[in-house]
Amino acid sequence: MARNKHPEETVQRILDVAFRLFMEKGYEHTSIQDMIDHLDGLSKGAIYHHFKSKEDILVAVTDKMTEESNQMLAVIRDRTDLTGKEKLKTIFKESLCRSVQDEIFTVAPDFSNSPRLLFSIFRETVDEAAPDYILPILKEGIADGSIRTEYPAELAELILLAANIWMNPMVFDNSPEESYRKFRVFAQMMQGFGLDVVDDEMLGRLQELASVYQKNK
Amino acid sequence: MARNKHPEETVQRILDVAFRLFMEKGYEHTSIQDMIDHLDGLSKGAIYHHFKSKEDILVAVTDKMTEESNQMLAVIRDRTDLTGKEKLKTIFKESLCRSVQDEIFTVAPDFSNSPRLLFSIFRETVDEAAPDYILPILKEGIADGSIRTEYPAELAELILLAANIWMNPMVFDNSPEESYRKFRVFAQMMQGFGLDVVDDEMLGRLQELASVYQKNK
DNA sequence: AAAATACATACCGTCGCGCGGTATGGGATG
DNA sequence: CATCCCATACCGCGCGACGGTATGTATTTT
Repeated sequence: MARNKHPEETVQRILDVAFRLFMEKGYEHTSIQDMIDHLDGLSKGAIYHHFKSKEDILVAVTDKMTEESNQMLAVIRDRTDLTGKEKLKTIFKESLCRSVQDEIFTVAPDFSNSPRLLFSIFRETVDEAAPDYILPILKEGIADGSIRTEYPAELAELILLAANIWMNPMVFDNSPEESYRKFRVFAQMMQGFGLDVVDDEMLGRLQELASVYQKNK
Repeated sequence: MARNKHPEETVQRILDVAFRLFMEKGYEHTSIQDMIDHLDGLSKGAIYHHFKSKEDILVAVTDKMTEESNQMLAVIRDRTDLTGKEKLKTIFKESLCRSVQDEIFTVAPDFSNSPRLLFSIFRETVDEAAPDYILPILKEGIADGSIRTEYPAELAELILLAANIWMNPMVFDNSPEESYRKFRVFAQMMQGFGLDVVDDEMLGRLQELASVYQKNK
């Protein structure tokens, strides 16, 4: 294939194919050759020109997966018209809305095939999302009196792990009923921390989300 | 090497070596050849005679890792002199005691190198331990009135994931202080579910455990 | 024109794993 | 007790695929 004047398009194509294959077959069961076969004449050398390793591709893929969500978190975090607790509530409401129409649900992903991919999300949640987005909000909530906790950093981790991993229908392929029950337990947990951030409208949306996902399977 | 009269000893030797290597270098960075090199003349064919794949060895290793712990859970589950809530409390107390002297802490394990190993523990927790041990206890607690929850299956999952994964110092290499704070948050979560199963004695033990682990690093 | 970049091609070492073969045990038979 | 027989513990070579690299070449940029 001839040299491309816009190499970032090539990078994008590689990432798109990698994302799809990782989702369909799992990271460990996707070979570089698999990607090449889906990249219409692109060669192994090309891939290794843009990425230094297969793992490097995984990192790029997960970054892309979370970047959109992280942007939303950043926007809410930086608003000045809400208390800490209200920000938390807004986040969970937004997450539910977005998930319904998320592209992620169109590829029938299966994390249970891909320990590496799950692990990558796992670490992103713990190392980036929790300290960068949830922790500042908890701290703000402590300052403005809307949240009370002694250990905000650990609480941020626990909340986000429960939300991003445990309640993630891609990780556990839950039935709609199961998702609903998990969300109720999650809501109860939050309430136990003095964070009543879940209302009936959100429960309704959840049921909608669960059934959409079920249809795509 | 001559034929062994007791092949289960050979299997045991393979599992011991595999366990050590998985812990030290991670599953994906341990090759069959690595195992052979540590098995004093045993051959590749021998390994594949006893195990049908490398992954099969991983499963056997994790089974062995959790078998001891699961036995303890079964004993407590089947006692008749305790209410459901008391059983839960006993479990957490026992876990802390055992961890201190656990062999696992003598090999400087690093789960962060081994997504496959972590994933294996993860699924064991969700698919086996939670429904087989914690769920019956929660149900019993509901029956005897010591526990109140609408969704015991989901609660069992959440509790055990928090305990086995999030608070596991092998997964997150926490400082003693971090472990302590996580445990406090965990205790608060449990209390939010009406499960006050943590007392001061356990907090003391936790600090002991954390410092032991730190020393071995 | 020179340098940098975007690819292609050919190749390397290692991996998981299967397979044909060998040696050794123990139960059945006499 | 001796012999036979076969299940099985084990050996070790080799296959195909894998992740990754070295080098060459064409095209763009400076």
